[in-house]
Amino acid sequence: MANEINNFQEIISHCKEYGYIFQSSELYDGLSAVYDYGQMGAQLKKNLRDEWWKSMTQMHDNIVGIDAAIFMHPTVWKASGHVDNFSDPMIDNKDSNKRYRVDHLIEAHVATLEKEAGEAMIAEMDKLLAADDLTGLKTLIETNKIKCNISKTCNWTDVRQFNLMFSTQIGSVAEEADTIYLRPETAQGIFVNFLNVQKTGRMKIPFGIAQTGKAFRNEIVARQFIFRMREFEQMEMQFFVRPGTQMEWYNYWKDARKKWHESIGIPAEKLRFHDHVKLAHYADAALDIEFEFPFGWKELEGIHSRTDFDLSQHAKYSKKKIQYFDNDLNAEGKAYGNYTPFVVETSVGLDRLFLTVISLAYQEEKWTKEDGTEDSRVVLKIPAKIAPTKLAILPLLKKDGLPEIATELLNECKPHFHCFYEEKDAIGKRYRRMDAIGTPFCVTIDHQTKEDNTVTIRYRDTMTQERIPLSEVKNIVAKGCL
RNA sequence: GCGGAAGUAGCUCAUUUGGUAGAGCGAUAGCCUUCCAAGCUAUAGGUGGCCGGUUCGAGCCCGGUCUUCCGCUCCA
Repeated sequence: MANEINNFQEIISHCKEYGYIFQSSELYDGLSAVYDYGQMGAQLKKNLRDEWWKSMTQMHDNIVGIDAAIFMHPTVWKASGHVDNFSDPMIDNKDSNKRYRVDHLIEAHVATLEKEAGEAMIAEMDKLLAADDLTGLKTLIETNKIKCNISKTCNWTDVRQFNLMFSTQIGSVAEEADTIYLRPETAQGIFVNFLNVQKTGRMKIPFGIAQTGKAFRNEIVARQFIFRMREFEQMEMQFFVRPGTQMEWYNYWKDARKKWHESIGIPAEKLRFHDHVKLAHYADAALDIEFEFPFGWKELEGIHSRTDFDLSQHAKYSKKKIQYFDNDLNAEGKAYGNYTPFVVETSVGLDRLFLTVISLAYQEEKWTKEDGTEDSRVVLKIPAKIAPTKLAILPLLKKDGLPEIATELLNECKPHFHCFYEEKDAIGKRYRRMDAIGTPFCVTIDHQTKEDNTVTIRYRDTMTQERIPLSEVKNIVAKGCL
């Protein structure tokens, strides 16, 4: 385990050293739990996003993609339950340093009381919670001598409100402005556009709406590199189904999503399902697809059966009918008619997927050369199809007309995939540099190329090389990246 | 948020009771080189995380702060 943590440190260092990930605002000492993607990282992230987008929209006739704004009407977050559930008064015990949600603390105490006294206290608490009376809540805790379970003392801090949503104002004059939130999840942008997409796209149930985009959560503690950030990117697909068929689709997406992760090179044994025991207020079934990160098994993607909760809530708050008319016939030969569709959600953290790919790819290799000396390299074995740079074109020498041939090849290839050109330094050093950034293919132009139009292609993962026709380079690399 | 540890060049580290910072690797430019970090030459990079205090003098001592890591805590 200690080894794995060290390895995680090395992955983080490597990400910085080779332009994958930088800490945000590093010039100013950084901003906690916020990271920037560098020149390599941005490309890898884009490739992952593109793969997902393609698998969802292009590969499914009944899934379309949208791009909703980060800002949304404030009522959206009341309807979704985020205003109520994403904001909890918390209190810390100064002796044990244990933090409690105020309502949980009081409810636990109430469980020890007589029924009548308990109900009175709950009523009092609800009143204070509704009024956002934090001082009153503290008084309630202190006058009833509610103790911490660990320290058995009543030495409490003030009650503080932790709102997990970031807020800002629309409009330039603060007093006149409405408080709006930066979305804590992208899903709501899909739900509020359900009717727009269904009608304009003439979508028939079952169908899905996919979206990628930033979401924001003001985590109390955000750590573990890019695993938990305050600003992060989600890739979500909400699949709308006929009520009663949700479990069927839930199981379908559960398998489909796991297979997708395997298709981008994540080994099956590094993935597992974790069923939620305690379900969120909107769900009738939920599970995580977990990956074995360097710091343990953690959620990579969530599959949730969200029932009709979201659409119903938005219908209620907007006072608009959000329904679907289903002309298909049921067992009795009648149309299913009007109903509020049920939703099965798949939601991947793109940053977590990035971390998954990088932690699998990072490898340190050591071996003994033929002359008996030790050699080593650090290599990112990123699957070719998502690697940021696909091909490095390397003239063996920067003279004798070799750069000219190489440049010609570069011009032929670069409309088709991302290439890197380098004529500096010894060939071995250039190979090592390409290993470090994860370029799967290197092609070297040498003097023999001038005689018979062949080049050496060198494979990153095996370090083996072979002679291929110059004219075949583009096709071979393109095929290798499928 | 609490407790512990750390922060010196892009990276890994030196500077061992306080006397205005060095190396290796890397980078850049050139020379030389026919396939896995070769060699030679030159160059660039640090107001020692930041702010303040003690001192004739602080990378080193003290306080604060920011960031990171570890353990708790939190994660609808």
